[in-house]
Amino acid sequence: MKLKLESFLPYRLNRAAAVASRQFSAIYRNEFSLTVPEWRTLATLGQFGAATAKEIGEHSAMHKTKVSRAVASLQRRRWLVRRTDDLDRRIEHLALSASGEAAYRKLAPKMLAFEDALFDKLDPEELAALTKGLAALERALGADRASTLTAQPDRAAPGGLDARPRRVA
Amino acid sequence: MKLKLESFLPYRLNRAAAVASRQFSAIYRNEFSLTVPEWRTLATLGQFGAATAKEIGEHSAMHKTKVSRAVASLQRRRWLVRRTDDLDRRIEHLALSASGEAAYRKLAPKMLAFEDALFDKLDPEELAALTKGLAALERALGADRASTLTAQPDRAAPGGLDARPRRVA
DNA sequence: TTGTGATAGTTGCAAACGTAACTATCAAGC
DNA sequence: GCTTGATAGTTACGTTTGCAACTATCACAA
Repeated sequence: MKLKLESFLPYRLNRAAAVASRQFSAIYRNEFSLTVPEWRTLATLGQFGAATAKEIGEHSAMHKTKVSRAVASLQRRRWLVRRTDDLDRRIEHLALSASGEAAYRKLAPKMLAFEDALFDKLDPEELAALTKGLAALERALGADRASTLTAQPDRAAPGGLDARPRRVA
Repeated sequence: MKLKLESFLPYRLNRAAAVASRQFSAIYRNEFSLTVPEWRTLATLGQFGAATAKEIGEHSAMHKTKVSRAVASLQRRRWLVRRTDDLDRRIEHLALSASGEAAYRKLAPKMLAFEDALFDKLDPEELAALTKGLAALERALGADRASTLTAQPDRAAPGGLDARPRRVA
């Protein structure tokens, strides 16, 4: 018996990710009826202050149609505002509205607390191993350089997701 | 800035799993037009020789409707045969047909080779950290005891997914 | 300035998905 | 034997998804 699913990496990874996602998403689903793509969009904008749909998609590895629909949904809730770029009118800079930021500020600590509770179930050296192994895996998969967010945008993009978030709305 | 998505566990986990799944699934999708649930069903039966739909679902953390559809699809390809249990006619023991096993034997080495190529991009201690961290995470999430497959079935089930796979068809 | 190719974002559509309801079967108690 | 409750698996239905095609815009070059 050569291929053992229990020790096969993508299989374990998918299962762990699915279980984690289900547990974590219960928080924002119960409280605000947010879907996973909506929460990710909210969290990305909450963290960076402003971003384009493309940047959000690259940062979170979400398909652009997923992002587009999540953005539309958040906009319907008035949690998000769009502003067309002055220089390139294809680009829309997205930012959270006041109510969107309020929701984010309410959710973010709960998510972090839940993560802390999970980490408490691990020994310190197990947690260190997880962090180290996951980082190495991201590098090997190329899952870290898929994003233009941490790196500089290829040209001066107002409201880009770099270190200095700009309030746009 | 409190919540950093790049270092937030479920976010990293989902992203890595999505990227890995996409890369790995390209193999069986290109060669046999298999979907992810179909491949998982094939691999489970290839590994254990025989299983019920319920066991496959528990082992791979797939919803029972997902399993049901994957099984139906594989059956349509004549890659899988069903045999109703003699003692309990609700239960169907599933097994790969000759052509199903041929496909499995062709795919499994490629999947393992791809995993090896990925692991080659990691230092030995990074790989050890990944394995250790992932195992600890599975335990903390409860993602390891979701399966009745590694454990004994609660009663003597012919064709069960225990250590000694039984050919059923 | 008028094409050509590229990019940001949206939408149509068919496939895939999960929930709930269903069928068929079984065990256990009366 | 006849209920009642539980289980294995399927199906119906509304939602979500991804692919492809689309619009609108831009850069660049002839």
